[in-house]
Amino acid sequence: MRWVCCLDLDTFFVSVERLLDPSLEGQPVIVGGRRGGPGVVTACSYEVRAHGVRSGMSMREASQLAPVETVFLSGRHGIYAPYAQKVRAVLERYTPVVQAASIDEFYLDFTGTERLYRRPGDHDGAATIERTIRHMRETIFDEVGLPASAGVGGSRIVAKIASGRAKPAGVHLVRHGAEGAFLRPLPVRKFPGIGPRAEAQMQAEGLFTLHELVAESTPLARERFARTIAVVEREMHGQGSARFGRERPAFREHDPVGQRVGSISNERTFFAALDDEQRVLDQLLGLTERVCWRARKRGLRARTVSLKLRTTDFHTVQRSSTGPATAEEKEMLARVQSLYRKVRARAAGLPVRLVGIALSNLVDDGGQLFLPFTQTKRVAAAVDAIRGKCGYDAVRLGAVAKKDVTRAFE
DNA sequence: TCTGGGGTCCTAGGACCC
DNA sequence: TCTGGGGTCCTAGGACCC
Repeated sequence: MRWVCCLDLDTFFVSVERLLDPSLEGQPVIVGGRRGGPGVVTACSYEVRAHGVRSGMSMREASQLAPVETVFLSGRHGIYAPYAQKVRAVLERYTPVVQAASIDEFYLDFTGTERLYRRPGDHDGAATIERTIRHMRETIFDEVGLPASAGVGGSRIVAKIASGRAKPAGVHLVRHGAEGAFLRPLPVRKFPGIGPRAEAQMQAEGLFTLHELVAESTPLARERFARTIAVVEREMHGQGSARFGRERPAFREHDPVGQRVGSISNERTFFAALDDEQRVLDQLLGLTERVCWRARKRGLRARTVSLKLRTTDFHTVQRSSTGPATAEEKEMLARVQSLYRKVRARAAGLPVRLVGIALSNLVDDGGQLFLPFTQTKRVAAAVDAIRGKCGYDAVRLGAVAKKDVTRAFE
């Protein structure tokens, strides 16, 4: 019998903040920024959810819904990951097959473990598995102090959906053979892979539940959503995938040198859109510097660099170029500047709302020593060394501070 | 729904090679 | 010189997830 568990840490960032400041316990808390400020809600406690606040909601809207006593926190980078790692260590005591899907979400394979503890009468092992997972959830709370919910089923997707049903601080198990009954009444949006776009299209066809999607689609709609319908039907018949593929590298416990990550990107949205070309170029320099540094830190170089630009009308243009692998700002910036000319030719005139730089097609540095032959490289090596010790913001390149892109690397 | 920031994955067309 | 098909890489855009 296949048994997959999806374990989700409840309101993760809020829960960690509460561990660090117990006076927040029981208080309405929003992590994401100050009241009325820019940005969106990253995480929020159940006390504010009761008032309609949701993660992803703009801070402005959340500020209106949240009660006056709500505590707003900006969120502190880097303090959360160690707690996720402690949780992982607990999970690995229960089963060797643990995969992080994000900072606060794990998949575990319990297949076969029920045989170790099964008692008479528990034919499919479900009761044993459920007892084990309840125990695991309590251990996480006792040892790390974080509340978690767990969904259990025969496939990853069923386990994932069940974990939503288990919240807060519960366990929900879907027995083998019960998948159809579990899934049919759910709104289509609950199914992973059906986002706001697909949901709207389905609703326009009068399809609101998963049952309606698979059983009441017109031939045209069936064709349109064919892929999704096929996946949903497989899950309903208990034929969903329980395969544990490659773990997403970004969430691996260790990020060893040379480990291939899919891409490295940084972007910035301006709340007052930029209409000054020079200021856009300044931002591109800053972002290029940042992604190159992140790549070097991981011992990676990129063959592809992409530039994304969004104007105030929300039109987004993206251009990319592929060439020899590099992680050096000077080489990268030359490519970024030529991409910028291409983008500008497409989206001219309107003020700029967002710019971003992404590196992809990443290749291992081959353990090459970075030999600082030239003056430029010696400066770069020194900058990297300081950042390695003190963090990225400890150093800024002179030209960024002076707003002079063309002289950045002289 | 008036929209951050970091990612992944999919599709589709074109270039190029064999 | 023309024709074909398959494989692979690159590019652009979009949907989705946390």
